[in-house]
Amino acid sequence: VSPKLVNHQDKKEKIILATIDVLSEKGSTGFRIIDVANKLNMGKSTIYEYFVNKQDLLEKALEYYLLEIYLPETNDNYSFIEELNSTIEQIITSSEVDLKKYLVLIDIFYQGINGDFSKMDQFYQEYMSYMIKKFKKDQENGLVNPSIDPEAFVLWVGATFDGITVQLLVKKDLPLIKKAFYSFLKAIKKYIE
Amino acid sequence: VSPKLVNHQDKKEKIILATIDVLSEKGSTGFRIIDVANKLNMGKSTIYEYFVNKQDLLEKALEYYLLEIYLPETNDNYSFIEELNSTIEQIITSSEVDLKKYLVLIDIFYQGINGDFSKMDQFYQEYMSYMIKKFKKDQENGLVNPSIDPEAFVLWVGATFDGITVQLLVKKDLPLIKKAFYSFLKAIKKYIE
Amino acid sequence: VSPKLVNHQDKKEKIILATIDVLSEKGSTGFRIIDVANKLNMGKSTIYEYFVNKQDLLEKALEYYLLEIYLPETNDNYSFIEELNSTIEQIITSSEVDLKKYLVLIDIFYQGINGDFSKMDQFYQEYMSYMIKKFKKDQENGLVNPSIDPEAFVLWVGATFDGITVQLLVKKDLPLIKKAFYSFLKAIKKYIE
Amino acid sequence: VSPKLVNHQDKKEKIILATIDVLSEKGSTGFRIIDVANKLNMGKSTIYEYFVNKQDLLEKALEYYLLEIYLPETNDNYSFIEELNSTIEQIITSSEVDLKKYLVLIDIFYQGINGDFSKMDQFYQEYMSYMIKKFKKDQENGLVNPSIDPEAFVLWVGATFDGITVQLLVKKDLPLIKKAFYSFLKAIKKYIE
DNA sequence: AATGAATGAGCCTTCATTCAT
DNA sequence: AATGAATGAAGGCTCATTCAT
Repeated sequence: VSPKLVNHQDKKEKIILATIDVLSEKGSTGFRIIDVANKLNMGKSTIYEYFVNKQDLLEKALEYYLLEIYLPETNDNYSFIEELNSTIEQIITSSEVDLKKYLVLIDIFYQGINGDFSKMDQFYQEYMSYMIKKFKKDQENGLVNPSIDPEAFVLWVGATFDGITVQLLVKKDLPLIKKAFYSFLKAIKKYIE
Repeated sequence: VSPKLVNHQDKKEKIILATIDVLSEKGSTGFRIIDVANKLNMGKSTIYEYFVNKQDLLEKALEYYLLEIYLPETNDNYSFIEELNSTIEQIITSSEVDLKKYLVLIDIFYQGINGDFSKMDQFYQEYMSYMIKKFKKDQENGLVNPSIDPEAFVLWVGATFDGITVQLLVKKDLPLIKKAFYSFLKAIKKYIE
Repeated sequence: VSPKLVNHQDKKEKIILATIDVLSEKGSTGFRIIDVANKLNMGKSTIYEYFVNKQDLLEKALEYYLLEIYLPETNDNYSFIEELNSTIEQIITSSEVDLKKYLVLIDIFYQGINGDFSKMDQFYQEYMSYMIKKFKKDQENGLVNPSIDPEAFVLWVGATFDGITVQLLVKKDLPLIKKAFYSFLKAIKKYIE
Repeated sequence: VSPKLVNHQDKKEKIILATIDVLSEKGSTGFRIIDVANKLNMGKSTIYEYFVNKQDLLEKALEYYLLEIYLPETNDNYSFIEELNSTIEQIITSSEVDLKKYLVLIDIFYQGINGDFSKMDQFYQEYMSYMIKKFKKDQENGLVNPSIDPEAFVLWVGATFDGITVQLLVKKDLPLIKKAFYSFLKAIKKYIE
């Protein structure tokens, strides 16, 4: 790999990070190429050296976001409930700045549902599979109630996560969100034991 | 003596319904006044006789949607868990066409979070209050566990609803969604008893 | 003349007066048919019963303005200088409301020069002829210096009137305008004696 | 390394000159961005690279016009009457093409009076101050009658200039306008001696 | 005669994208 | 590789005008 290529990759990443910034500020509706360029003090035509068009830039940025920023590192040693706990802790302790970053999630859903970000489904699927597998292992290990349907259970638990995260973005009432998360956890624990 | 008279309110409603149609097809990003006009076989300037501008039309349409289409009729005789049941039943038995309508919800969230539909918060708040009050009454009547914090509980339950509905729109796997809803209901029941 | 026709004429006049009102408020650039209709609490299509189109309405209104409101009654008994005096007196003693009316003059010039009000030239010509004839009579009567070229003199005197009137509309410094008029009159008197 | 470089100021000036051209042909009412673009064989969006909007372009053009084209260079060595002479000479010897340019003056007045060109007042004021100062100096030097009120006098003399210029635009009778100017000059000279 | 209702024509403005340097 | 400069395409909105009642 030549140093030029590394630079190229670096620049691409910088543009993507600026794109995520703009998305979290203006959303994908208000998103403009020029805003990204301005944020990086570069001409907007330069962006076209790295991405074929706006759609391409958005897709790459959302993909990057999911991989690098949003998706928690998976940990095979954790049980299902431990992983939930860890994720919740991570969300709850987010700083103001990090919270703003979650706004991009809305755009991911929005673009995904409208068919403009086809990878969303794939990512979501992968994460679900991971959690389902984990839950099944817990069932095998006798940690959780074996009569629970893993697919159905993981789906609504994931949905609750999405829903509460959105609430976190709408209201900024962090204490209430915390209590909601704990109430949710308690219900889960009671259900799966 | 009297010129052509049209029921102003009726026409407004027709335009709003067409707007909701367009929103469910293209989302608010791709929304164009001309699409609404075409759908109604009218000139686009006619729209401006009934709404001051695009923003106004969108707001009025989303508001109408929430009031008339989405919000289930509240029923004071229902207990909290009965109301949940009823709402779920309503969602699950939706036809394909009705499902498409739920896509507008995404736009409502999207616009709401981005501050372009300020009424969303108000609607959400009202609905939450209604459910919280109901839950408290159930607590007083000894139907549900009195140690549960109503605000926190209702928040995450509502979030789960939002999340599952989104999943319904993304995957079209209705049987799975049904199972998820039932799994969710079971967990709730176990938690609140 | 049937009573109907009289009513028709009355209404036409009402529309014209409203038009002049709107012109004095918004100028001809900002002039809209709807403003006239609103001022009279009538539908805008009604105006098309009395005038073939916007251009027609404007022309008729400007013509009316010149004939009824702006042009001072001519008085054959007055000498040239007496007529000047009288006109100045009339302008200077105008109330605030009357002053606003003079703003229409700007539109008359504007439309006239741009060829959209062809009658302006004719009116101007007539007034000039009247003043030139008067000046010549004064010369014959030995009241004023016979070596002065009447056409040239009347042209610039008229121009001065126009110019000062415009100044009156721009600055609202009536005392200064008064002094200017008197200074102008003194110069005229000295010149023609 | 360096992309196409255009002198930004030069281009801006070219656009302004084309704007003045269009204004002298159509007036500000009929003024359209596309006319300017066509005259320069450029796309209309290019204009927006140099001016924020139509209003901005108009303002800048009128300002440029006053500064570069209309306002005569002031000359401190000239007496008041010499300056008048010089200005008149300049107007009278204007070619057909130059005359057309004066049509923009009408728009300046029109826009100024309607409050759409606020700089007009400032320009007018400055020019008046300059002439008043000059006149006062002449009074101190014993060249002109010291009993004349400079403010009042300069106001009506300026107004006469404006008025005659307008006449020059309406009638194209240059010989008559010349005679009018000379008649005016004679009157001034007699008055101030 | 009066006017609600509808609309086509037209202009302003934005923005993604291309191109020449 | 980087980017000033240019622009086509598209959509929002206004307003004069027409038409049916």
